[in-house]
Formats: sequence, C-alpha cells, structure tokens
Amino acid sequence: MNEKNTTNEETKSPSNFIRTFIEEDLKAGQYKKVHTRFPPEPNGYLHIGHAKSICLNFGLAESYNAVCNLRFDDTNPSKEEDEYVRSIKEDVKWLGFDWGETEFYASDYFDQLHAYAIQLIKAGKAYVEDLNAEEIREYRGTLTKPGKNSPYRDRSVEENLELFEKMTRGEFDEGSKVLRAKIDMSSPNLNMRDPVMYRILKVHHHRTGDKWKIYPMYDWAHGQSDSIEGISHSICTLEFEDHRPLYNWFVEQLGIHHPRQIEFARLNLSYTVMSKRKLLKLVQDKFVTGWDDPRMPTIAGLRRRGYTPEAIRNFSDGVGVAKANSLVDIAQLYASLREDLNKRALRVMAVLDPIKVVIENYPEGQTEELEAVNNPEDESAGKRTVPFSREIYIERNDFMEDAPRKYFRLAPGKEVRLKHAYYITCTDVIKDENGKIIELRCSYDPATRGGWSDDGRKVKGTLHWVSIEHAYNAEVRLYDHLFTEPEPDKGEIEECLNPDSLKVITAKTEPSLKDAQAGMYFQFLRQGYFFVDSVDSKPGAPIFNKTVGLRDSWAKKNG
RNA sequence: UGGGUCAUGGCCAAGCGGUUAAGGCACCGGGUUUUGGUCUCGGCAUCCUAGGUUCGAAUCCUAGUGCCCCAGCCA
Repeated sequence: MNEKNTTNEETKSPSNFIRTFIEEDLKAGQYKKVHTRFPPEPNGYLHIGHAKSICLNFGLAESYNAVCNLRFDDTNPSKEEDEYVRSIKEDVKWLGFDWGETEFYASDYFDQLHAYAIQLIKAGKAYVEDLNAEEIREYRGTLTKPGKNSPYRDRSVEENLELFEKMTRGEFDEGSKVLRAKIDMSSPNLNMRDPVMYRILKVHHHRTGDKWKIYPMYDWAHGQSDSIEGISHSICTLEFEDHRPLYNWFVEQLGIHHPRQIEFARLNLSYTVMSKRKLLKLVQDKFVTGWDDPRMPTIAGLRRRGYTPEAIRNFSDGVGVAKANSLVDIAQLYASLREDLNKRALRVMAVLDPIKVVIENYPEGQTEELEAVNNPEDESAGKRTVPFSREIYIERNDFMEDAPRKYFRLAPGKEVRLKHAYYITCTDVIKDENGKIIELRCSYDPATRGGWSDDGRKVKGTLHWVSIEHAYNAEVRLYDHLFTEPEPDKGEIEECLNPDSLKVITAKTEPSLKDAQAGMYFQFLRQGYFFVDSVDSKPGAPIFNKTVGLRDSWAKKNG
C-alpha cells in the first residue's frame, strides 16, 4: 500500500481534510507558516471532546513545526471563573501539550477590539442599537422570512461614536443598547442580519476587573483574536459553519490578517454526554461527586479514573477528523486504554468477591513467599513475592458445582493452577443451611510449586488468589456507564442515569497493595485495570478505582 | 416553502476518474499462553437512491431521499 495515501509522511498522522486544506494553502502560498490555537471558554471543565480538539490543534502544530496558542475565550464574565482556567491549563498540560509562552486571553485584546469597533463605526459599518433584546429578535425575522432594518440603523457616524463612547463609559443600563454590525437584514444567513458586537454588562471580569462595562460577543472577539495572534488556521466545530461568512466579513472590513476558519464534527461518545451544560447539571445536582468524578467524561474525571494521556491521545488520533456527525462507540476508547495500560500496569492479585478455600494437606501455620512477575509485558518491572498459606480466597465465580464441559476453572474433583503457586483439586464443598457455598476444601500437589508440573499434566485453568491471613482489605470502586442509554442526549438525561454506575466493595488483595501509592496503575489479574484514587486514598489505605475491565471472551460467550 | 453541511461495512474513517475499496474498533474462527488477558494468523463492504457522462465512477453531472446545524444582548 502506498503510504502516502493515508499518511502525512513527516508525522505519520492520519490523513484528514484539514491537513489537506493546510497542505493546499501552504503550497498556494496563502500562508507562509501554520499557526493554530485551542480556544476554550473558561466556564467549565474540559472533556474528552475538547481533548480531541486539543490533540488536533497541537498535533497540527507539531506536524508543521508550528505553534499552537492556548487562548481563553473570556468574553462573557458572567459565566467564567478562574477555577476553570486553572483546571484547563492543568488538563492540557497533563495531556502532554506545551503552549510555551503563548498563553493568551481574548480579554487581552479588549482595547484593540474597542479600537476596531470605532474603526467600523467610522466606516459606517456599525451602529448603536436602542431596540431591546425582544425587539431585536422581532426585527431579525425568521429562518424563512427576512428581517427588517432597525429604526436606529442609519444614525450618523458622529452620533454612533458618541453613543458608543457613552456605552463604554457605563452611562447606559444593561440591555438598553448594543453595538451592531451593519450588514444585511435580509441575508438568508441569520448571522449576517446585523449581528450584535457589544453588549452592556456591568460585571466584574476575572482579568480586567471593573474596567469594562461593555463586553464583545463571540463573533466579534473570536476572529479578531485569531487575526491578532497571526493564526493561519482557525479550527472549530460544525455549528460555527454558518458563522464563517461573518468571521470573514469582519477581518475583511478591518483589513487585517485573515485566518482560515475550518470546521469539523465534534466528538460524540456512546453512553455519555458531552455538553458542558449537562455536565454542569450532573455536578450541581450531585449525580456525581464533582467535575473529577471518575465517571465523568471530563479530562479530570478520566485522569482520576486511571486513564493515561497516551491512551486519550491515541484514541483521538484513532477516531479521525471529519465533517460527518458521528457517534463513536465507547468501546473504542476502552480499546485505546487497554492497549496502553497493558504495557504499563503492574500485575497483582485481588479477590473482589471472595470465597474461602482450605487446602487440607497444606501444613497448618506454614507460609511461603512465592515469586511473581510484575508485568509479563515488561521484564524491567521486576518481580515480587506473594505469601501463600493453607487458607486462601478465590473468586466466587471461579468455582462452579455443576460446571459445563468448557468451564475450566474450579469444580468438584477438578484440578486448576493457582497463579504463581500450586495445582489444587477441589475435594469438598461446604454449604450453610440455605445451601449457599461458604467454603471449599481442596488438596494441593507439593510437586507443582510455582505452578509447574514436570509430568506433562495439563491444567487448563489458572486462578488468582489471596492468602487470608495476609490479605489487605481494600476499598474498591467499580464503575459503569453513567447512563443506561447509548445516546442519553436523545431524551432527558435524568431519565437514563445508571443507578449502578458506582459500586463500592471491599476486596481482598495481596499485602503489597497496602502500600500502593496514588497514581499507580495496576492490573488485578484476570479482572481489569485499577488506579489508586488520588483524592480519597490515605497513606497505608489506598482506594482503588476500576479503570476498565479486561477483555473477557468467556463472560461474553456465557453472558 | 430560507440558508449552511453531511451521506463509504455494526461503530469510526481513508479514498480526490483506472486500487483485489486503507486502517482502527466490534464481531466470528484458528494458533500461542502459568491472566478465558496479551500476542499472532485468518474471515468480515462495491460506496444513500435513480438517472447520466466516460473505454473506465465511491470519486464528475443531474434529480431525489435522509441526518445534522442556524431565529442568545451564550460560546
């Protein structure tokens, strides 16, 4: 296969239409160098959808040996907070991207924007509007009916200048006036029907304080900010496609550097929601414990759950960039996660749902330290030792009294291997008065120490186990999808919240886990990946978050 | 009955007039395996519909159909 077809040679990044555009623009000399930006509004935490945008913008910059700015779109002080800029910077950094010196704020440009506005007023391209919000809406017309001109549309330049000056000084009440661009009230594109550029907002701004009484709207601030920063390609999501003519109009009227806006489809993931509004609701209504709840699709939540930056970046590259609305199967995220965790997680043994096993022919009071590899995928991870004794726990579902033929775990009379330890055979099943199995009796073969037999005997099943005497009781948090519907956005999210999205259990783990440090990645053998919770763990009392289960073809087949 | 997009296998997504129509996920089957994990091998589409142009069309044209977005002084 010709690699050129699918890959940008320098970068090995997958081909997509944005890269194609950039190549064309570069070739045509439209732009001499590439310069991108990631422009979050600091009104919420970043989520996996933002991660895709971050990977795209910073990834493009890496490919073209260019810079990607981090710019906070802080034009609406009534919704924005410093707490969010803090978290956004942390998340971008954690994902592994470095914006160096180029950390900007739209509010850095408020003075320049104001000067630009005066320029437009002087050119007769903007005017002060006295109509209120409702009237403006009425005058705007509808999707199928053209709007009509405001009675204030033809004020003189002098009057507009004076009124705008007064707006700026705070002489008018909020809502009483706005500055509008004078474009075309009959345009089929509603964005071109004299869009609002400035509104009066007597609100404290997290950076400019009380200096401003008027704040620019997105359309007025964004393109000009791009222009000021010398952005070549301004990448945003599909819903801004209709704004592109306006974006272009402003920079053309102003006669300033003209970036190219390119839109792509935002990421949708099954069994979760991506809208900031809905995520905020989950937080405010306490459906989750916070923005960093491990069930949240926020970067902070994923990080706490045990995702790695590599997994998220790999996922972002994997889903691609296009203009078609799509819903990515959450399984694809899990696949990227497992791929990375498989390489780095230390293998340990933990029994989540224990059943007691007594090995009758093993000497009472004896303990052996058995050697165990930490990661078969990574020899440098080394080895450790695990205590073995007469009484152990195994997983409840690793035993079946009436086992089907293909079941190769423990059953009466059957022999299995205890990982790193011995072969055992089940000799007896002990039940309580209700018939519930409470204990298993087994015998072991002393000749199989380490889990090997030299007589060529075949043992199909291998179980994990924990010595009862040495077990650490660990709090383990098992997570599942937050929603029961693949597309919770289709209806009201409250109606499909998954009541079982969190289950807290006490697991029996091998003793070494008592000293697990926050931030360590583990694989509980045969079960899944677990991550030491960074918030609630205490020294000597780590709490484990289930990041994702191992692929389980047995469970899949047998429900 | 306005405007702007999009449409390739179950889910993403390459493809830009000549390819056996990439790749990943999922799924199915074989092998390896002290994790029913990993790894490995193999299987899995004729491109929304209908016409047309062409020696040749997923790629061009025409007409349909369907999805999404837009009527904030939000971004």
